[in-house]
Amino acid sequence: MQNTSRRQPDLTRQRLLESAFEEIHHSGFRSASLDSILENAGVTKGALYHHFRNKADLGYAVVDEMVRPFVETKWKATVEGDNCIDAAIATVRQALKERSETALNWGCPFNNLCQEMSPVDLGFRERLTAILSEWRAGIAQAIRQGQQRGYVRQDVNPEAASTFIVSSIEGCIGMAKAAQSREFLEAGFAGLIEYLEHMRA
Amino acid sequence: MQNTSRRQPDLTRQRLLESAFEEIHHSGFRSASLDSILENAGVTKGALYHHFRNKADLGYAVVDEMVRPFVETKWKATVEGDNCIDAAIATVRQALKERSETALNWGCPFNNLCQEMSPVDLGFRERLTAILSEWRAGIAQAIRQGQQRGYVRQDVNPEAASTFIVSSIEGCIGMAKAAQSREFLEAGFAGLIEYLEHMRA
DNA sequence: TCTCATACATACTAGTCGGTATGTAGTGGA
DNA sequence: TCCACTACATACCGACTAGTATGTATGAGA
Repeated sequence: MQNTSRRQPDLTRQRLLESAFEEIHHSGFRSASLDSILENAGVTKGALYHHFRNKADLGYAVVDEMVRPFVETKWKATVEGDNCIDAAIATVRQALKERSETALNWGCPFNNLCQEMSPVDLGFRERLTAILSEWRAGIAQAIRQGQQRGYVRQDVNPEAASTFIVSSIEGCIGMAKAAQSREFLEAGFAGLIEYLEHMRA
Repeated sequence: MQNTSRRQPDLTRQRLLESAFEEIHHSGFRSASLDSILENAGVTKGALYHHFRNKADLGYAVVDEMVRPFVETKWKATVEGDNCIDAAIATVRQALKERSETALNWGCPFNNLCQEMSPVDLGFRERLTAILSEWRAGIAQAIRQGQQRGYVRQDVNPEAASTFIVSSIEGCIGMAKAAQSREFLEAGFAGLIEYLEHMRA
């Protein structure tokens, strides 16, 4: 409303979330420095602890408000198409083109947090597994629909296939990050596309 | 030789490596506490800095002397069998049975380090990508041999397939860790076996 | 215009981190 | 038996960490 105002709590909170998202993406949650987050957000510690109870609370908010939408936008469009296999293959090809050097280097923010925090913090685990479950269920549903419509093989197990697809996507991105190599990502995704083609009726 | 001796530098070093491996497996490298490693190893800081220059040097030694053999023993036996597809499937099934709760919870030590350290530390990256390359090359070679012997389809691209297999193995283990769920691992590995079966001539 | 909760900024604290300086006991060779 | 080097143990250090205590300026409502 009034952007002449010097006090914009919503904007301050958003800046904190974005700065935290980036810092966590680059350094992981535990190695993320609050001082560094504050510096990049251009606010001070007082602002941080006004909006969030502690570091974990900030991390949870990042998962809820940044990571979750990030993941959902990736797969929701794919699943809602006419032919989910066509859409999935197109998405994989698109991801390969779009994926910038920085994204290739720093990996998937969702998977990074899964690997680091799921085993050691219940709050993260609950939030991350919820995102994961929705993702898996969305793909499984799309596969079932494809089987009803006849373009997906009937002997494909939707639960196993969706789990494998999600796992291998994250696996490919993660290993490409490890190797810091676009060729690795291309090779992995080529294998994934092979698998997706193999699902056709 | 003389185990009555109170000074056993090789044993001390080995204890440090084992304790560090476990601590890193559980907490990641950056969150691994040297004090905690020392306590579990039953030695003091003087011993640590006598055997290793710094924390990174200890981490590198863990990769070279603990993680590398760990990874190699997993795939070398598989690749050397008569029929690599049969062997791979058997290995996956075996891994599913053997994988203890702790291993399921803490994930793959190799992948954990890849995800955490490859993007941020050259020393780790070089060592980890070397292990990854060997793994990939080993599987690719086995696939080529399978094609020569006629039990692997000719239209399979060994590079793409080996990359995808490695990536999806780590992806499945990683996502199962995230979900802290054996069912997840079973579903993912079922998808992987499907893919492996699909490679048969 | 006054009030008061909100929205910060600043300064500080206790604890942990990796790393070092120093001392000393064990031990193989001369 | 003595020396010199190895293999530690102990005590300590500065840097950095998340978190807190306190002060204050803003701005909406009465």
